Amino acid sequence: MALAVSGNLRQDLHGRGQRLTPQRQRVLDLFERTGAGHHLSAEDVHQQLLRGDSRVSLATVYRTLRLLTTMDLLRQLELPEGGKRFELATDDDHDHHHLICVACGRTEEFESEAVLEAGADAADRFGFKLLSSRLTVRGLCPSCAAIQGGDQG
Amino acid sequence: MALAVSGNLRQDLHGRGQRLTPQRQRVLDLFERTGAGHHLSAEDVHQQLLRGDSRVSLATVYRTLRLLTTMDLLRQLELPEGGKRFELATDDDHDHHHLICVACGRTEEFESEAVLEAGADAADRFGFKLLSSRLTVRGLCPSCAAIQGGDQG
DNA sequence: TTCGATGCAAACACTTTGCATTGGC
DNA sequence: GCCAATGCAAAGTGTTTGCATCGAA
Repeated sequence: MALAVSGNLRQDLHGRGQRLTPQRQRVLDLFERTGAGHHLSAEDVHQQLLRGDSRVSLATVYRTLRLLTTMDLLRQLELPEGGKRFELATDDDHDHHHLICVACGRTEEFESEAVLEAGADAADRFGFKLLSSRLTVRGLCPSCAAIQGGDQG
Repeated sequence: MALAVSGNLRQDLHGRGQRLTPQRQRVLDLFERTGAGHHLSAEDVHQQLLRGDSRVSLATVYRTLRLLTTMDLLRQLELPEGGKRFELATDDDHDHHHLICVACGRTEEFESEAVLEAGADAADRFGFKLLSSRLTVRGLCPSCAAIQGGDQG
């Protein structure tokens, strides 16, 4: 399965002439533990690791995040609220989108064939080679809609 | 038409107890002149205005960008490459998506009923009140695909 | 042992803010 | 004239980088 990524990590790194360090292992571990659907910022990762036994500097977190993204083990999200966030890149990840509550920040995920097709269609129309499609839907979650829905725009 | 926004600007501002200043007018003007499909960063706006006769400080550009976004005259985009960017918020803007070349940064726009429906559907599924849907498609434009397509991953 | 990785702190890019002055209404 | 808006520069965020030390292979 896709989640056995860390098993390949050593080899993947070797292939690029790089080393498997405990820090890298721990960062990837964290993403695997929290699951594919989670969006962690560099700071999140740093904090979470500090709670465990591991001590990884923020700079290394940033470096590792970038490395793992380059290796396609992580994927960088573009959610406006806050800084850059990363998530585990699984194979079925292409058709995985976000629904964000603009009021409380709650984020849900969903999949959609239609979106995948629309993205492919658009890429085709402009002669682009498709890499990924991401739909970001902004709205109000049930609780926040109940509070703000009536009046305040 | 939707582009006659600046005509309402004075009243919109009045409604919020705020003033129509030449700076605000100029920033909005710039977006109207460049057209609805353009994505300008704060720095872009600042530079463009300097080329004209107007001198607006960067701080004011930021403040104005935020104000106009709050007033729904502008909309903030979430394109990862670079800082925040803004574009004119037109009425038909909800179904307006982006195709980005990850190699050269070229950006195309397109519309899609299917995406709009998928977004509405997802919002519905989770009980969210839909505000907007944005599809971001990443890929390689024809030129870049020609260069990188064959080998280099 | 070797050369890449880490940690720290300084450097950076982007954005926000305090305060005196300017100017819309 | 009043109070919001501006401009400047300083202060904040979030992210990257130089360099000496450490450690995986």
